[in-house]
Amino acid sequence: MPTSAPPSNRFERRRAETRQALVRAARQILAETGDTSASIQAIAERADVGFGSFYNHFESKTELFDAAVVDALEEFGRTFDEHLRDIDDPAELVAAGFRLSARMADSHPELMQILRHRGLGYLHSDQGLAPRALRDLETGIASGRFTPVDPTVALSALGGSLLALVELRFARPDLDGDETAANLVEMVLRMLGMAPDDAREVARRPLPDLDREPVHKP
Amino acid sequence: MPTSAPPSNRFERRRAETRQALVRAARQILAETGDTSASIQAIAERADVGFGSFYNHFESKTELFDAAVVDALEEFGRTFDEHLRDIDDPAELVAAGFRLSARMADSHPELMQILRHRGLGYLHSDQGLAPRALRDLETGIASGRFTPVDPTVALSALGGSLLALVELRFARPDLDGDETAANLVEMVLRMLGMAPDDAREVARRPLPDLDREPVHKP
DNA sequence: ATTATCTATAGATCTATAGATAATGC
DNA sequence: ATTATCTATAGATCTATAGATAATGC
Repeated sequence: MPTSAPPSNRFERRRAETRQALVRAARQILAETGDTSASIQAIAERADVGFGSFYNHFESKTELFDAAVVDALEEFGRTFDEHLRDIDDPAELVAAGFRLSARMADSHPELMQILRHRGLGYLHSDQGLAPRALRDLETGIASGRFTPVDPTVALSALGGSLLALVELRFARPDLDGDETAANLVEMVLRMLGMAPDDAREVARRPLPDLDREPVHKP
Repeated sequence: MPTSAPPSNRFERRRAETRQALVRAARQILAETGDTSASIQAIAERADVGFGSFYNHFESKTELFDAAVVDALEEFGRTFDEHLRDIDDPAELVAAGFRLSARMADSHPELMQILRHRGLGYLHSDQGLAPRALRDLETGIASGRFTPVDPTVALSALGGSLLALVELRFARPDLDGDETAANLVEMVLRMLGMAPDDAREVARRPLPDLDREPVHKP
């Protein structure tokens, strides 16, 4: 089931393509410079779209860049769903999420740069990872895997730590990414109340093969 | 001992004032909008400084805004030094730092908004809190108060959590700030390897009176 | 016939600089 | 005499729109 109804006719498809081209250009710019000062003209050129077309889809640059961040967050969430579908243990879900994010800094740099620059404002958004993380937190608390904590505060701590990990991956590409991620995960799991030995073990469990294309459910 | 030599004559003082007026204006803008698209003209006007003067001090807007962030980080660091001077226990230092930051969201909103918008890129900077936090981490590890952790990773986790706390303070002013901060501190101290009971106790110790003007050393 | 895209452009805004003015040092 | 500030402005750039063109629906 696709997120929204697919365009019914060629007209709408064409329109959607133009819009998507603008969003893609905005994503690139966000990832490269992190700021939004590029002119609408430059954005349209990069999207290979007529200048005036911009106004058929967005009223302002702010609106476009917001759409670009949401687009990136949705892709991020989808990637998680695809790769972590088979994991049940909430602790392992948190662990795999952090470790996957560290790897995505290499495999999906544009996406992760956007997260790096804009993620903080979306920590409690209902797009992206926040709802998934909240769900895993609550499952883990209910099952006794995690200590009872205020879910809002815990979500902040998890999100902030994740962003800091992404930042670190980009600022210090010389560090071993997997090792760094595992170390951070160990700390994060202790933060959620797990015993040190437990945290250490879960942080280093074999990961599902993240390179392989995900298998779609029948 | 002042950070840098005070301006020797009226000329230099006047020059420094103009520069500082520009930095102050940039700080306000950063805090209000978080972006840097304001025109140089608008910045100069807000600083109540002739338009052309801008170019006597900065070559570009980027340079000005960078200086503004550094200025804010230095003020943040100074506030910490003043208020937390009497604390020795590294765990209590971390705790007080987080709790102080949460309060500063109310008492120093401009400063903390800048941190919120720009802090992530300075988590490992040698300005601001990073060097102080690193020192406390290493003291704590050496004394056995904290579990041995990779200081770089731990600094990321601490910094990211702190930023998330600041973000939460602004995004959810309805929450009890002190309570939220204490909850987060408890989690953070567990993350550093402290026993849950210990973490809980330290997170709720009485704070030094943060409202009082700090006493300067004789 | 309808609708999105594209091109061209008017008007506004912005940057960077030149030259005049004011303040201070020596 | 020196140096920073301020005012004025040229030239570049940007935004938003109007009108022409092209593609599709019915």
